[in-house]
Amino acid sequence: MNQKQDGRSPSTRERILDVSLRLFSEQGYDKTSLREVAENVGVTKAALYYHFPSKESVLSALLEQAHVLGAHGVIFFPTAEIARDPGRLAAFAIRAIDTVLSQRSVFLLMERNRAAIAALPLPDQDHGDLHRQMEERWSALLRDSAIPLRQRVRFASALGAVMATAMGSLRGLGDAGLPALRQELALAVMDILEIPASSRPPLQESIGES
Amino acid sequence: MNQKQDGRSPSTRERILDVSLRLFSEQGYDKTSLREVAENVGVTKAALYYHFPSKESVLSALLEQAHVLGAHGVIFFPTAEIARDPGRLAAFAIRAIDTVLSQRSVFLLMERNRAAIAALPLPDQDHGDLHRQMEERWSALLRDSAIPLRQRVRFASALGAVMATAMGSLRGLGDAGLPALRQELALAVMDILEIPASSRPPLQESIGES
DNA sequence: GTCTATAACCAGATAGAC
DNA sequence: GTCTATCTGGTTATAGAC
Repeated sequence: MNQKQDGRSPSTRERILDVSLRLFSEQGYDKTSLREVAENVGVTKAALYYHFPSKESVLSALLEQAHVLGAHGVIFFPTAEIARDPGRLAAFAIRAIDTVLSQRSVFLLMERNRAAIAALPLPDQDHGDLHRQMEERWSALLRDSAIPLRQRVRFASALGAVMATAMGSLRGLGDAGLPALRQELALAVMDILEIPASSRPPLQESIGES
Repeated sequence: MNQKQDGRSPSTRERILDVSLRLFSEQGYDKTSLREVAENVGVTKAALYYHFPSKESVLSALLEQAHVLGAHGVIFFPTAEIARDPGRLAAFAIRAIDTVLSQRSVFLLMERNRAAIAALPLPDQDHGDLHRQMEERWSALLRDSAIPLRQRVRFASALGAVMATAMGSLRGLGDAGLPALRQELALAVMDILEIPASSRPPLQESIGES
């Protein structure tokens, strides 16, 4: 479940992240105590503090991990330039869909704990924090009045569609299998973004993860 | 801001709800203490407990209020039957858009505090709880394998699009004015749901609220 | 690298006076 | 309807032994 797969069995740190991801998603970040995490990992509360300096840092680590693993943290930074070119926009959208679907357990965590994540302290000066960078890029794009309102609404809608469908895949929508879901989602997003047939990329490729 | 507008100035109960809505949305439900709410209202913590039996009941009250005000709590219950008829589906979608946009401050609260809301105890046996009923209806629709996957993905996408756009309207997307935003969103949703031109309703009507 | 023990704190909630 | 005062319990986090 957690990456870094050598043959080795997962380190304590990795097990903490796995358990945290599960509990934070199921019960919510705030309602999950470190004592509870520790019990499920099979260590004591204090042991957690050896691996992470604070509860918040566990949440941060989960977000970072997902963004780094998900296509190297680059594909989530849409720009106005990309948005102007239907072909590039379509390719961007497909990559975003694959990233969200393959990392959907972490995106579920994100969607269910937006408030807690927003309240996260900034990690010591502009270092890292891919998550916030990504949010700011999207925000800038949506408020960029140089882009026609119609297109901005389409961007927001596409993002919402991807997130909602990926979340649905964890609650019953996914019964038909991930590849089929991916295919239908990609088509829906192409419609939302009004990508002309000539600019639509072929849809092969595969997906992984939990 | 809070409904029930006779000429009267808002009751303490109403002011508690207004302040809670603001703070819960800005900082998150779990990170907002009742002491903080009380201070902003201008009363003491204990006074809150006269009006509400618990912190959770404040959150519940906010959700109920929105669903009741928003088109009488009915329009959010999509059924497989409605989904089969393009005309009815389109009309349903438009009403949903208007409800979410007019109550968007509460929907922001919902989106940012999904975990806390999911953890809310059920209000004493099947009474009320429009919020959970609505979530279950949507969930049932998305997992209903009698409906083609393609259409279910479209439903999920449409819902996501409406929510994302409404949230965007509170963060810069709304600069062009709500009516224009509503118009573009409605068009996008018609595309997502693949409503044929002949079944698309005309788009007049207006919006209100904060 | 993991433990025991405990510090320090603050939350939600209640009792009862006014 | 609002207050003061207090209780109870759980939380993050730390110090220091092993």
